[in-house]
Amino acid sequence: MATRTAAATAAKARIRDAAQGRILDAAAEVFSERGPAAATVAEIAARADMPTATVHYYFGSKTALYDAVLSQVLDLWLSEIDRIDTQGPPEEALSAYIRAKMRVSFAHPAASRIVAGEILRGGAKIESFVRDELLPHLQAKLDLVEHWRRSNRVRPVDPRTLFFLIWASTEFYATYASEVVAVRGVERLTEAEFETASDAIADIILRGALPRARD
Amino acid sequence: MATRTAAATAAKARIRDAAQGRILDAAAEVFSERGPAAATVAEIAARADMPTATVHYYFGSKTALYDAVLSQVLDLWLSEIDRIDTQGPPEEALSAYIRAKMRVSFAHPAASRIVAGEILRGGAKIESFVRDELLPHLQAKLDLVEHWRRSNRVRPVDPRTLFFLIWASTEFYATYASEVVAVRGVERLTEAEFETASDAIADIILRGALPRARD
DNA sequence: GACGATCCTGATTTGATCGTCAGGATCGAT
DNA sequence: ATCGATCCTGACGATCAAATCAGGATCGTC
Repeated sequence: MATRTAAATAAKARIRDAAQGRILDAAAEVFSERGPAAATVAEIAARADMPTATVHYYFGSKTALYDAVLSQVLDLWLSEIDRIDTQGPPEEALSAYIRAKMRVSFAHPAASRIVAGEILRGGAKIESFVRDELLPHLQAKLDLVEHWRRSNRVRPVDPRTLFFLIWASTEFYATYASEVVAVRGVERLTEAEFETASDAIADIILRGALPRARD
Repeated sequence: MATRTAAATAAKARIRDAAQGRILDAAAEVFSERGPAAATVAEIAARADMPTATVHYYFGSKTALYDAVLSQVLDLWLSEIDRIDTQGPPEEALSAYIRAKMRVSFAHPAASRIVAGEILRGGAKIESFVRDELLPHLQAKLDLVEHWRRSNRVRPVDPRTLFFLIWASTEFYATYASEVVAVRGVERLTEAEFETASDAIADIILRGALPRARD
C-alpha cells in the first residue's frame, strides 16, 4: 500500500465503481419490482450479469446492498424538495414543483417505488433520514407557503395538507402505475401522458389552493 | 356424514369460521406490516395465539392465506367505488365520495396498505379483478363525470385524472401514514385529523374541478 | 517476472421457514 | 359408552436463499 501510486489506486477505484454501479442499478430494479424481502441476491446478480458471490464481495450482505440503494434513492427524493423557487409567485413556484415531481415519477419510477414501499411498511429504516434531513428542508418550504397564506396569496389551507396532496397525486403515477395503465387501457405511460397529467393536476390543485378564479 | 344433523354442522362451521376469522385478521395485520414475502406464518400464528400448524390446517399454504386476505380486502375496495350517489349534484356526490374513501383509509389502514403493496409490485395478482370487477364498476362512474363535464357542471378535466387525484390523495393517508405522522409531529392520526384532512382535500379538489369560484 | 493488493468466483455451509404427518383431543349423535 | 368426523398440534423433513471461504485471475509496480 505504501508503494501504491495514485494512478493505480484510481484504476482500481474505477473498476470498483463500475461494478458497484452495475450492481446498484440491477438491485434498484429488482428491489422495486419484488420488494426487499422477495428480491434475491441471485436475481440481482443475474441482472448485473455476474455471479452471486461477486455481489456479496462488493456489498457484504443483501441488507447492506438494500441500504446502499435506499440511500441513493433518498438523496434523489430530497433534492426534489429543493426545487421550489422561493422567489417567484406561488402560482409559478407550485406549478414548477408539481411538474418537477411528476418528472421524477416518470424518470425514476423504481426509486419512487422503493421509497413508497419503505414508507408503506412503516418507514422504520428512513426514520432518521426523515427527522434529520427531510423535515428541516421541508420546514422552510412549509414556512414559505404559510407566508403566502398570511398575505392571502394562498387560500387558508394547512401547508402540510397541501404538500401531502401534491406528493400523493404526483407519486401516484409512479407507485400506482400498473393501475393507471389498466384504467387508461394503454401498454405503458408515455412522457406525453405524464405531461398531460401534470397539466391537469397542476390546474386542479392551483385553482383549488389559490385565491380568485382564473378564467 | 350421512348422519350429521344440521345443528352439528352449524356448530362446527361456527368454530371453523371463528378460527379462520382470527387467522385472517392476524394475517391482514402481518401482511400489511411486512409485505407478503417477509411475513411469516409463525408470526401470523403467534398473533392469532395458535400454533403454526393450525394456520396450515385451515389455509393450507401461506400463499392461499394471502390470497384469502387479498380477496376480502378487494371486496372492501370495490364497495367503495359504489359510494357515489349518481343522483345528487356533482359537488355533493364528489364530496361524499372523498369523505367515504378517507373513512376507509382511517378505518381499514391494513387493507389499504395490502392493496397498495400489491399495485406497487405490478398488480399481477389483481389483474383479473381489476379487469373484470373494478373497471366495469368504474366505467359507470367515469361516464357520470363525463356527463357532468359535458353539461358544464364539471370543468373540462379527464374524468380518469380526477379519479386518480381523489384516490391518490385519500389513500395517501393510509399508505403514507408513517410520513404523515412524522411531518405532523404527532403520535398517531386521530379521527378528528382525518376529518380535517377530508375537509381540506374535498375543498381543494372540488374548487379545482368544479366551475365558478365558491367564495 | 516476482511482489503485493485487489478482483473475482465455484463450491459449500448455514440458517430460516414452509409444509407434512401421525396421532391425540373434542364433540355431537345414537 | 362408543363411533365417526372434525379439530388441533408437536415433531420432523424438505427447500431455498444468504453468506462464507479457499483459491485462482488480474494488474500495476519495481
